[in-house]
Amino acid sequence: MSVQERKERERAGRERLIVETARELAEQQGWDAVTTRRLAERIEYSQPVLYSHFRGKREIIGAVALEGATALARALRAATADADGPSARVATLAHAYLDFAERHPAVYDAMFQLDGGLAFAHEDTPEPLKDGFAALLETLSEVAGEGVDPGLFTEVFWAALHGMATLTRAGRLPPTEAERRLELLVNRLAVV
Amino acid sequence: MSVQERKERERAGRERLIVETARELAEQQGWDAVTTRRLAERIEYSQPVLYSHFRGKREIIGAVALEGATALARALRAATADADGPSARVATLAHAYLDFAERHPAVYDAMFQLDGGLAFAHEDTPEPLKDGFAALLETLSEVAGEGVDPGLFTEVFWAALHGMATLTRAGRLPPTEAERRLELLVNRLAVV
DNA sequence: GATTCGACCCTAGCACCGCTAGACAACCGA
DNA sequence: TCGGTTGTCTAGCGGTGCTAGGGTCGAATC
Repeated sequence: MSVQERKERERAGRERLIVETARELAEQQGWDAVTTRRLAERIEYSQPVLYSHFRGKREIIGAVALEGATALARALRAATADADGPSARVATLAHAYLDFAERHPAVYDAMFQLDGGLAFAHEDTPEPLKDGFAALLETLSEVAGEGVDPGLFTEVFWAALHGMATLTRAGRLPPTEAERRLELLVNRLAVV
Repeated sequence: MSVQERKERERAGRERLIVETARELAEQQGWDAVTTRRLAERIEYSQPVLYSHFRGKREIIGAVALEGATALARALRAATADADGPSARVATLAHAYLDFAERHPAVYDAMFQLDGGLAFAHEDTPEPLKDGFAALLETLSEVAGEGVDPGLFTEVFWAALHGMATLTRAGRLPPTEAERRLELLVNRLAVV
């Protein structure tokens, strides 16, 4: 059985290589540059190899998105860990979220802008996505306020962050006032 | 000069036809279905004709976006016109915005999701886009609150609406609770 | 009214895209 | 050593956005 195990190991390694390479290429040159031909060339295999791991380009994007969701959740928890008090935690959380979107635009796009064929808000939502939402929920449920469903509050807060992230990056909002916008959002939405 | 004028009229008419057809096609079958070939076939001209009006597909999307911005501004103003009091106006505005995004997803995408090659938040921002923002500003500046820049407040409110619109349509937020989310957002953000 | 000329549009084709069929080679188990 | 499976590659399909170049038709001129 050792032979088969080795093959599976190699396969898994190559799959990670594909996803990692796709992410790198997207971060360097944008998702438009991530074509199956270029991706295949970078991993030093032919195109059809990609299709033995993923159904198509969409699934590759989805894999990057899942990886990104895990990273986002980790970043959010790391940021809020050493903040004292609910108020500071929320502000830090919001900062960390927008930071992530700004620093990893390609990954953020894979998660929320592009079609990665992922299910959301269903029972069959992949675990990393649920965990990303959970990371938001942990901090935000502290400041949802009386009689307000923490889940609902998190959704609203998240939507606002997402809107700011995307509109800013698309050049729809001037980046200069990002700090003040964030402050206003947190002050108004969070009940401390 | 009459000949030349007639030609210009015909040209302008054909340009409107292109934009209108692109929008219809996008609304019917999504933007993926809007290819230069299909578009050319629908307007009963050959592909290169498109390029005598627009630099490329991106500019056609941009034209749909501009048309959409005008329509959105009109919709927002019409909705808020017969609402009594700042509070009701804000709620109505928010409803109208999300309604527009839901009823005209293709146009909304052209404006805010796709690359239409349009400038935003600059001096050279096209007039319809500025007017769309102005339509939001008119109602929202009433509820910005003391010492808060109305423009900044509008940006934050808009971002939240945009986030809710896109996340809902992308299946990231369950549409069932949209009403309650909107209520929460308005109650928290607007100062009455 | 004939002729010249220029504006306009179409055919054909470029390079690239995502994806796949089928040939071929390499490796495993007997 | 050999048969068969497994895996990879070459080649190509239909599609994309976009463009070069030829041909046609109508307008302006003689």
